Amino acid sequence: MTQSRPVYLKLRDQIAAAIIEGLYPEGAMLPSVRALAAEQGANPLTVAKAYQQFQNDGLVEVQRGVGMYVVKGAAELLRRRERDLFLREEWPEIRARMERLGLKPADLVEQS
Amino acid sequence: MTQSRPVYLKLRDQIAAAIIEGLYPEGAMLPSVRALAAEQGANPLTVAKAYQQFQNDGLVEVQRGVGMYVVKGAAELLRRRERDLFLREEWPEIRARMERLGLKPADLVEQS
DNA sequence: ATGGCTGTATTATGGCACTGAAGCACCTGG
DNA sequence: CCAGGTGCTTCAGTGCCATAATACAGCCAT
Repeated sequence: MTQSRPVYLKLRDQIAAAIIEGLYPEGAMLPSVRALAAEQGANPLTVAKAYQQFQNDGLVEVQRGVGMYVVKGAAELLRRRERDLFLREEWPEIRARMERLGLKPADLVEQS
Repeated sequence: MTQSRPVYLKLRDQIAAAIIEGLYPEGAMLPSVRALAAEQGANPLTVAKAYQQFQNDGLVEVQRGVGMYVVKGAAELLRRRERDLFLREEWPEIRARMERLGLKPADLVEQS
């Protein structure tokens, strides 16, 4: 009934947002899989799955037995990548939907 | 890897969009479960599941043995409902995300 | 009445995503 | 060395989604 996005995707977005916002600066160590799992009430594996994608994209460096570190330039890279994805994949659909609903982007600019 | 939203949800959105846009005017008969299933390459049951929600919301009238018809005022009702949902649930998140990515709504208003 | 179209219910099955628990492999500090 | 922290692998369980095959129930034109 409720949308219920997968947990690992929520975490992924959340982590990405944190990196972009500089909450995890370049060179900083990310929270350990277990620590973040405990904090979020999730399974360590689920957190690992969320981290996985950042490794694949080369945005974090893994030091086995030590931790995962934010690569230099990760924030800017991530921002650029997300921005492109947003403009290319999501915005057109959102735009079409708003039009269908009779909402103009200009009307929403002034919202709180 | 790919998002792969459930088929029945895709159908639901697609039908809702069609109703709002007047492709299925008030009083018109919706495509039969089997017909839409064949057209979309889906299972009749899956289509039925998509239709189900519209029945529950009283947006379509079922005439068993005949077909399903769009109720009067369904389009406006649907538009209003979707609009509220959009403004309350989705827009704030989209807005936050755009801000995080360094995108201003005003910049996108002029897009094609 | 009958055939053909509607929606609906039932049951079973396969697939896949998500989550969980336990254990392995690795590094660091004492 | 070893105890504690890392990430990572494996096995298994659960639930949702989609499909399939049948059968049932209602309406209508022929």
